[in-house]
Amino acid sequence: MSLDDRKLEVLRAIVEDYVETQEPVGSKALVERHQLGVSPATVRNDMAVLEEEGYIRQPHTSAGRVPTDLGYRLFVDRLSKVKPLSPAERRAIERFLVGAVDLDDVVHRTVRLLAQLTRQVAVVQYPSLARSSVRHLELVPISTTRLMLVMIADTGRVEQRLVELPGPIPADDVLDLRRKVNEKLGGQRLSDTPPLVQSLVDDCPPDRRNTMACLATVLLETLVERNEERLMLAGTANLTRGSVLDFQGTLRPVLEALEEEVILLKLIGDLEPSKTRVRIGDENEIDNLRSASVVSTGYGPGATIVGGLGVLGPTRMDYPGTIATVRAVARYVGDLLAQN
Amino acid sequence: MSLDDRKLEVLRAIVEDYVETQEPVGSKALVERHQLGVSPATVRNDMAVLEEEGYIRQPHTSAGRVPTDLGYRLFVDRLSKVKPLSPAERRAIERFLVGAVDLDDVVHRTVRLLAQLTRQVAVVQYPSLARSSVRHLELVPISTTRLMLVMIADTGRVEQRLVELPGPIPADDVLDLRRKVNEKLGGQRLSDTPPLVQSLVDDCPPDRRNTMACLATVLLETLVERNEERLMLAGTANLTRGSVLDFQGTLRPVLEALEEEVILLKLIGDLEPSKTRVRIGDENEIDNLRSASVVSTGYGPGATIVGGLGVLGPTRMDYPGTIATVRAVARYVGDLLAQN
DNA sequence: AATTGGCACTCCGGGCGACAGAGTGCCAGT
DNA sequence: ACTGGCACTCTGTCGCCCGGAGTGCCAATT
Repeated sequence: MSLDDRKLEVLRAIVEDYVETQEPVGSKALVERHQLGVSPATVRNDMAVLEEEGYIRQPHTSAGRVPTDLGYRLFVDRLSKVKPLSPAERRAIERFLVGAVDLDDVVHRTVRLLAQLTRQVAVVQYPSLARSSVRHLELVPISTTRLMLVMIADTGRVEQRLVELPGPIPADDVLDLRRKVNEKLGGQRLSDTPPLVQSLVDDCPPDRRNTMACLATVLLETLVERNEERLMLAGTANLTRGSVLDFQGTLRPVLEALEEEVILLKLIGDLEPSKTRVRIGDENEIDNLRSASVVSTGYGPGATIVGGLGVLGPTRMDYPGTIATVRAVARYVGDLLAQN
Repeated sequence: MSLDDRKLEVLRAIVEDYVETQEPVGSKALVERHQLGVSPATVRNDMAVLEEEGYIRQPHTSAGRVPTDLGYRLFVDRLSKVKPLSPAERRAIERFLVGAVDLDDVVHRTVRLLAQLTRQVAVVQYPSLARSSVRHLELVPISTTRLMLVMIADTGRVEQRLVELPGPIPADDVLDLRRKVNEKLGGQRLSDTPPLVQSLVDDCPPDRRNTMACLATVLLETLVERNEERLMLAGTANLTRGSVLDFQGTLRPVLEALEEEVILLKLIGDLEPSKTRVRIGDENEIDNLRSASVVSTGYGPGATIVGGLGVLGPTRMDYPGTIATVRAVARYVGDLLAQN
């Protein structure tokens, strides 16, 4: 049995009402609040079908209906049009992001903005090193046997690591090293660097081979091995809005999941095209987030994507509004990055 | 009326039992669990006095007694001996901190370690710039009119900022600039730099004055004005341990406070001598943290202090254990920093 | 065939009273 | 100064009842 238009309309009405009121919605209330043009009895029949198909369910006999994950999914895919942002929101975004002074600042402002606009938990991934290119490598002598390696990426990220050298090294050699690594690696995508780093060592005259090898090790660790994804979180207090019903009583598992960077990266760090992705309840495969939904998207200058951002909230969330906000913020951030 | 030894002993017993069981403690249970050598009736008399003096209170008539903030205060100040760490804990600390590879890593590991050991919310402040010295300033040309300023502090902190130049600048001039700023500022405490930066501009030949002025502006912003305190948080999920009674029902205000870096800095960033500081309930003047206690201390290489760290939990907390852990972790981190 | 009104049924949530248990305050006795 | 005893108070819980909301089903209508 396929779902005719009216049944879909009923589902939409249920989702909208439930998101707003947070209470199971019954047939009578539905026809009162929406112009469905039919009687409660008819709506009940439709509801029975929707329930059979798994889009809604009853918390208990003789309660109203509540959307299931599947119901939200259908709603998001077919029933919701993207809600245009209000001018006030646009202005807020611009005002918030203007004046950011470096990458940290951009990420910081962005994550707070997102949390504030969506009134949910916001996550912003720093531009991924895997998607960056080397802009410059700097070697700063700290002591005679120690160098500070500073890598500046085209995305604005700056990583630094200490290099312990096997022995003292004269200042001129440092300059030489710096020139060499920059010639070889400058402009290269980080993901392409490993063989280049190896060749740096191979091409090195034997007397300096040792030093270069040390440097190479740290270079590799910094550039690729150590999965240097970073991210920033804001708005955890928003988890406590809404009733205890969201998140089935305890925030515990959600807070725990939010502490695991790996988990968060999985959630927002999917490199897809510029599509916004919505994961509803069970769809994100983390047990702790069974009662949460995640709306995420990629961002970056122009059409390229350098990182992800998104928000996390109860499955009972205003999807159209959230999706619109997440998209808009991502676009603004992308523009901001393009300016640099 | 002053408190004799037995009354203090009763208070200690109440605190210890309440912390453990989380339930108001009555006179009968007290004499059973502790060897007080007197009868419940006597204890009741003592309790009446303690209540009159404001150290304990009854949630309602005919319930047991619960310590007040004042009671905890007395307990911390006079009744608790520092609990020595278990060997297992010492080992955990060492194992956790060994292998840290840069400052970020140290802070990251530390905050997670603290959260795990105390089972509370942990906060670690990055070494304060105000307490650092300049180790090196690096100028990296990004484009003809843009420089990346990288400041490396002796505490391991690395800050970077983009400098927009008034016009194109030849590579040699960059080298010259770098030499100048390093000569002038290298080794100086950041807090001493403002007049030096000013003199850099003043001493500059007029044709380069403009460029130097730009650089100086950013330098000042980076080094001092922009209060570049950073900190890291972990263990928020621990707030949900214990009953709903902690934090009087809602985590909301606590989570909100934890999002405000300014508030956290006030809590853990007091530069006192190497004393551990305990703020109980109302004592930390943030309304949102009325039902929370904070144990904090400073850390740094050797005897100097470069930053603060601490934990936040319900007033009903194991003070002796927490204090011991916070102190120990701070000392280990200090040692770690001293090695660099 | 789809829709509707009617009706019996189910279940939740709140209010009420009773009751056991824990804890106290007080007093008189040692 | 301490103790045992006793009456009192308050909480938390259990069972109970009841009103309300919402459903499912069925027969009637279009």
